[in-house]
Amino acid sequence: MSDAPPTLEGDMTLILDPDDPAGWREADAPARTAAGGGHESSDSHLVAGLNPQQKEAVEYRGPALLIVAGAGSGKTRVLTHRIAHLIETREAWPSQILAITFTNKAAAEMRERVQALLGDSASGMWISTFHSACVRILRREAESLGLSSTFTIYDSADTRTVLKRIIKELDADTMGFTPASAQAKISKLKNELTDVEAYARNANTNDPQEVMFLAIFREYTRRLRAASALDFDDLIGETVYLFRAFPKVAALYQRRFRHLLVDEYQDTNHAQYSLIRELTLPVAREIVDELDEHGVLVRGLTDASGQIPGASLTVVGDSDQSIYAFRGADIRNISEFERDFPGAKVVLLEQNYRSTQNILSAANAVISNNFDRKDKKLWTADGDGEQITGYTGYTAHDEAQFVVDEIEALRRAGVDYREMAVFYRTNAQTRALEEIFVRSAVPYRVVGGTKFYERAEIKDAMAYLIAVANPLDELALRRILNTPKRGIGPATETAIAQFAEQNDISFRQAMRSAGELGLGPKVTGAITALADLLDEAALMLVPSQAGLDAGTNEGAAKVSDVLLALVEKSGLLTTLRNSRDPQDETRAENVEELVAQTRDFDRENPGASLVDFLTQVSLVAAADDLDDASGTVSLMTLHTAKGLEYHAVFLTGLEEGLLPHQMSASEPGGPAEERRLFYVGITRARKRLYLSLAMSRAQFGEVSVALPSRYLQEIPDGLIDWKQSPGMATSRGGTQGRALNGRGAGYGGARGSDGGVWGTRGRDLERFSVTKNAGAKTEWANRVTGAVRDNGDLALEAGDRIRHTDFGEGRVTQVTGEGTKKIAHVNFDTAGAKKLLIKIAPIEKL
DNA sequence: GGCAACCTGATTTTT
DNA sequence: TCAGGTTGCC
Repeated sequence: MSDAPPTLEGDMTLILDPDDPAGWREADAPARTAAGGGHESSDSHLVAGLNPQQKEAVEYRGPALLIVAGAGSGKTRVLTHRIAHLIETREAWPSQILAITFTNKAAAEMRERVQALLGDSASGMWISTFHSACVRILRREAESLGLSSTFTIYDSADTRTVLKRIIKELDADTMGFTPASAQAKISKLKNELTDVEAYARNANTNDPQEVMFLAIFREYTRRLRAASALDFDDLIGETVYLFRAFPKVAALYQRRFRHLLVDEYQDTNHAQYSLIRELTLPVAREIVDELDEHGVLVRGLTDASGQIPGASLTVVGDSDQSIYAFRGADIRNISEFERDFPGAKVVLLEQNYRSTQNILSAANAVISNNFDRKDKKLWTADGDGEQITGYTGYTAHDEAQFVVDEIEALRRAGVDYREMAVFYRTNAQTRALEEIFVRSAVPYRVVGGTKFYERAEIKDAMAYLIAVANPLDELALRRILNTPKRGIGPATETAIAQFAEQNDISFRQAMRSAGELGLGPKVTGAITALADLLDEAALMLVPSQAGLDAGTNEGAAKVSDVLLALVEKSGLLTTLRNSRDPQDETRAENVEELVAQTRDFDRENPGASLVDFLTQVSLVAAADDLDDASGTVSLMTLHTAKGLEYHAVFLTGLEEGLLPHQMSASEPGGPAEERRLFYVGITRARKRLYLSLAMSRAQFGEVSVALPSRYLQEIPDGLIDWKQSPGMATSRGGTQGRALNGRGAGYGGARGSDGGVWGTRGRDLERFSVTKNAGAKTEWANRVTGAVRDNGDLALEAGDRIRHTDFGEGRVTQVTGEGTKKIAHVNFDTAGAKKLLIKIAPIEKL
């Protein structure tokens, strides 16, 4: 890390930066700070239609504002209107606004909405996530930190790989260290802004565990630095460090951003909190003078004492929706806001514009069980709406079938698929759901989960790009060294790494010296060829002379050109195409899809660099790839669901051990956080809410019995209409239930009494009496997997009678679709109308 | 160095 | 259940 303070010359780029708007330079126009601005348009369209609290939140002016926004209370509306209001009243230039959101999708939406309110004058605002904003700052100021401005961003998988190697080399696994445990601990420390040196100062050197951890932490830090790489947590931490170590750099941003707005404030961690504090600090008079001398614009921003006052801060949040404590989020950031920022104004938004009163009453009832919270009750003027629907399945598949049946019923009633979502606690729960969705031919989409960019072949292709953008990145180089196979094995890899270490050169440079390693000619040739390929690709990115003169990227190859050249010349694509492994066909298609994505990127971001592309990819969030336009049902975790809303919401897997998750039981505050998670899920629903669980669930190949989630009992009886309550599900079967569960303790017994919703309320057990008996149990699991089944070209047409293993007999009314996607519309005698994917449905023609 | 067969151990949520 | 690691053979 460089100790030299940054020069103001370098800082000038901040002003001349092409993506800084014209408005930025006009900052020396007459002051339009809070004191000066007139509110000539206070009853403008920007506050019309807002309730009194929302209006107050839009119009309040002062150093600090906390908007406590209950779920569905219109906080995005308030935030966007507040930003628009600041700009329209000429109290701020767009460039003086920094708005932080949780996901890129939320940022994009906020930008769009502000733009819709203001038109063109909205450009130049920074609306982004914490991570994106920090990357932007860090790339600009990389030099101060001794980093390359093309630094790589390591995701958790990358971090894990590095730690795995370190742990192996240090033999730390014998002491019980795993990559995951070390990663969690390092992340936690970084979120607290504790770097290696700070940790070393307080470490107990008598504790061998701690000594070993310190060694791991130190080596990890060293390697990232050598590779010019930062992990997710560094992005925030290093920015805070940058501001603290280089006050003049900090001053540039403090001066620039006059209004900071932070969404989802309850989920900020200590590092993010510190970043906000740094950005809202006043700029001291001495620095103001110095900035002024260097031509950095300060006029109009100083107060009577010659200081530039701290930026005004607006935070929006809801402590009841704090669900990221496991990631270091500190609820105190919001609960102690008023103490942190004395004189802060607090506005409470309780009126809900999203859900029916029944849904809100359930949410209120559940969350009121968390003690130690400010009482807050959501209400709506829109009426009770329908009852909540409850269902207890015998297995996860039963539960999934219920979900799909209800989805189909909603669809028939005119609700679009895209207006429905299914939530669950853990990603593993998608399996059973997906099987039933596929079988029933209901279009769905899993949001998040195993992401495109996490696929091995995509990471391989990306590693080529990274190796070109950041030649110091050893991790990327080692990943592609023998991918595709070039005969460079682990022994050779280690030899190169050691050579680099001994000669204090980078891995990439060591590759250039392959001839000195005493390797065979074939291996040496392969290494040199790879190095050549990477060099060539790097050359493609250098702008032509004309471009250089104009200070543009003109003449430089596009990202897609470079990627295509890399995957073709390296043999990555051809190897996949020629492979006899059938899965490689899909992998080749994925790589081609990546090339297509870079083409889109090039088209949508003319002039953007390779590093821009890599940054964008590194920072995509699960929710970002939500495509509103697709007509599919969305499946996602409860965490991903935060901030979204749907006409109909299905909360599945409401069982002890799953929600609350067993892992949370031992954590302080765990069960309360799980309750908030449930609360978040409930409040996503506008009109219809479905709560479901399964009596037994397969885990690790074993079937285990489940108890209903404790949170279900916190919802008042009258609000839920149980199609099949937990009590009903057990009472069905003395012997049967027991056999089903495999293990003794029945559920009704564990529950105690038979009363209330847990008791029997007969209805709708038909379906189960047909198919559910102890003997059929094992068969059921196999049948449902469907993977082995292939009806191929079973010819069906309207009028045919068929038998389905679950639904019994029925008559085909219509056949739609082509080839493998052929769908039979069937009217079952007892189970009603269903749509089935012919190829895999468990059906036979009669 | 590559590959197939076996074994084991893990499973929360994510920018 | 399954992905990832290890072992042993070519």
